[in-house]
Amino acid sequence: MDTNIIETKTFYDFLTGKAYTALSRRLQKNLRDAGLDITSEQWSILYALWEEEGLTQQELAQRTFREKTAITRLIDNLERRDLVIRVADKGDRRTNLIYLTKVGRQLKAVCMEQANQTLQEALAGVDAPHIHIAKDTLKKVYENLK
Amino acid sequence: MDTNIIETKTFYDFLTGKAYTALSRRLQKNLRDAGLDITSEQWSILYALWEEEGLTQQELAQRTFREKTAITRLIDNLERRDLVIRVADKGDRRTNLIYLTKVGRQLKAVCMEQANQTLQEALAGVDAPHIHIAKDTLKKVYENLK
DNA sequence: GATTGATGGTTGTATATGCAACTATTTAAA
DNA sequence: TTTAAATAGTTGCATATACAACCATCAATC
Repeated sequence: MDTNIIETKTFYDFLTGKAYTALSRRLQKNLRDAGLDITSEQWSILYALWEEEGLTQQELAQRTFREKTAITRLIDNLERRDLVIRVADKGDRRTNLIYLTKVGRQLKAVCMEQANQTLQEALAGVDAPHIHIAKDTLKKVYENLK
Repeated sequence: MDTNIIETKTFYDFLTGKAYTALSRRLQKNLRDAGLDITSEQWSILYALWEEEGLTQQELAQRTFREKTAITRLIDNLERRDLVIRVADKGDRRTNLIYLTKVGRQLKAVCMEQANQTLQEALAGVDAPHIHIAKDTLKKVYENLK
């Protein structure tokens, strides 16, 4: 337990979000440099929709680990940019099904290219086994806390 | 290069910030449960000041990897809560030196306890070598992108 | 079928962030 | 020493988040 505490002390930078902030900013910069006016948060919604369209806002909230209120306003902004549309569910009038627009679908290629580029830049010089372990650890952290 | 891309694909969740979001929310919840009305962002500023008082806002921006505009408003809010004070530097009238108030200093013990608790919860079930590698990888990511 | 509880979504308020433009002050150069 | 460039900090604007309160609709139960 004591060693565990000592071990985790060096993790305070993780707690301050420096790595994630750096990553998020770089993604947004790369998207901007590619001519796209899309935030990293908007990217995460689009990413979920490129995987599967017609999700409800609740499902988007779960998949992106955001509050439903955050989803409401992210969809507002994405709709304003004509990248997604809300479609009322005929079976359950409480829910909206979120679909990509044609433009939204077309963005996938460029955006994913920038996402991959960002990860390459972030992980430059880190060997594959370490990347694997870091990924698994982050996943475990998420599982522990979600 | 190709294998590297494939390897990094599994890292998209890192890009969406799920692990960090979970961690940040848990820290804030733990602080709240301990009776403290402090955001995780405010915690990161206080953490820097517990390490060293009298930093300028620029220095705080560098240490917490935030824009100076974000620091301005975080200090505004911390000052409103009487946790820190701005002191005009006599030598250079452009700069503010940020000091903790007595209350701000007293919060250190409880806050750090909650920070450690949060890390323990986050890293439960992860063995020390893996924690070490994950930490180093996150540090490398930050170094690559900062 | 009416009541009650659960679910999906929105809105108000406070906080946090990035970017651009701005002021004030200091430093460097001419 | 005057002018130009750099630095520290603030403000306006758009976006994102958490939380609480709210509305509408659906589902379960009586």
